[in-house]
Amino acid sequence: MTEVRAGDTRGRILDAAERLFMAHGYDGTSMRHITGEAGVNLAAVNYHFGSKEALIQEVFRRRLDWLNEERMRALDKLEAEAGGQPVKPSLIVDAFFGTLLRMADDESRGGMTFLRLLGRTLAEPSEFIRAFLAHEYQSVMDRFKEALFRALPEVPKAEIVWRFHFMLGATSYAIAGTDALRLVTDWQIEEEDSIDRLDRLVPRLMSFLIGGLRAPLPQFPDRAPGS
Amino acid sequence: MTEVRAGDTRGRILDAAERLFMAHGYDGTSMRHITGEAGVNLAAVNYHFGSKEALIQEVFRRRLDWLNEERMRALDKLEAEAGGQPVKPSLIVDAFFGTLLRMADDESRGGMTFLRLLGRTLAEPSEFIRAFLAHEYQSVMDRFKEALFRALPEVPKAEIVWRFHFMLGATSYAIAGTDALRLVTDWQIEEEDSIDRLDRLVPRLMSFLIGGLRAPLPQFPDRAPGS
DNA sequence: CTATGATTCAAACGAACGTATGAATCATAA
DNA sequence: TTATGATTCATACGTTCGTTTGAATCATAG
Repeated sequence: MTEVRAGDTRGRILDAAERLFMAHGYDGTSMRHITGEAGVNLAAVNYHFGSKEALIQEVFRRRLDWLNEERMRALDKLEAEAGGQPVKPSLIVDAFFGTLLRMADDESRGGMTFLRLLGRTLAEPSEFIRAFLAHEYQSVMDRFKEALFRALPEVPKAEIVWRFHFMLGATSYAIAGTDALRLVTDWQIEEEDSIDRLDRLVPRLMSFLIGGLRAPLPQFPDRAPGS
Repeated sequence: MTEVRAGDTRGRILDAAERLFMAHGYDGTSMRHITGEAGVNLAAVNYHFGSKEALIQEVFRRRLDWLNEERMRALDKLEAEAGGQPVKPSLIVDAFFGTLLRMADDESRGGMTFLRLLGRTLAEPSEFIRAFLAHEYQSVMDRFKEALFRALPEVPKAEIVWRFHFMLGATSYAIAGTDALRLVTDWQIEEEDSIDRLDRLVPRLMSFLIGGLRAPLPQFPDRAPGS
């Protein structure tokens, strides 16, 4: 029987790192785990990437560069079709979150593993990772924010930014893991509704997001209500 | 000038651990960080709590025992007032998420620090922490799930469970940090809308959650659509 | 073939980790 | 005051961490 075929060391490391960072987090994953799982020498990570920090940045870049270009293309298309008119909010949400969620079906782009990694990382404490993501993909966020401002001219911008934030959170949790869902359910839910049914998760999440985005505006109580 | 007053070592450790786990995560926080910040001896954690794992469990238990009892009390009160009739969904959501969010104002119960710790932990990878939370507070989740089932008899239970999950995610993100919000905004938002204005965050999030919970049910596409 | 640069390898580095130990110190009660 | 149990202390243990090193191996071009 053939040993673990060598092939491309770089790619093997990225695949193993993606899977292990997803399962155990950045701090919880050691270089020895990664190189062991990848079947390569311990020194290979530092040789090919320089450091552990540079490695996880490359793990993200490999997937996010494509994702965010795809998001931009989707929004370009929507705005071209609208021909100057504002784009429907639900279509903007789909261009952003739908494009992300549809990566789950594409194993060649990381599939569910990468989605769960991303979901967890956005809430993870490691400072430099979030800083990296925030800096690297700022322009995409700005594009979509502006599109939502135009699509919902009657809604205060601050409200839209907050709701964008809430949508990110709901999406991250939805993809971050089955484990968190166990907190809510005993899995009495019939099997056909399991987490694996991504074709059902996407419409479910989309309905929720649009419902939240279009909810009636909140009533703020007075700061110091009369006695 | 007086040295760091001794007082209650146990409490000092719990306070420091809560703050540091929030800022740097479980794996990213060392015993030496904690004891240093608390101004106690390194061995004090193992003496008072036994281990690092037991410490973080106590950090959570100290806050969550009260929170979940409070949630139960709120739901008890709502169901008593309804007198057999189903309780309004928005009131159930407030009993669960509102009770949580209002902890932010109560420094004696951990305030914003604990909320951010909780939000991050629910998405964090460390297996045993999530397992601990899921086991410890299962009964509360079940109570609220059942209440929502009764409040929304026309909505399939699977849909309600998913939307509960989405609401948890949106809430966690909302409280998990200002940093994640930076991903969305440049803080062009006027200062009075800053993250610190919790009195505004709560109604904002509540509107979003109710909007998502009550959104139209999703339409599932056929599994293999005709060509 | 040989030469050269890229890659892989085993081994080791110092630092930081969680935990354990036994003596010193404290508070309290007889 | 002395005795006793609780707590704090400095220190060290054994592991694991990310990274580095220099030799061995590989692929390719002359």
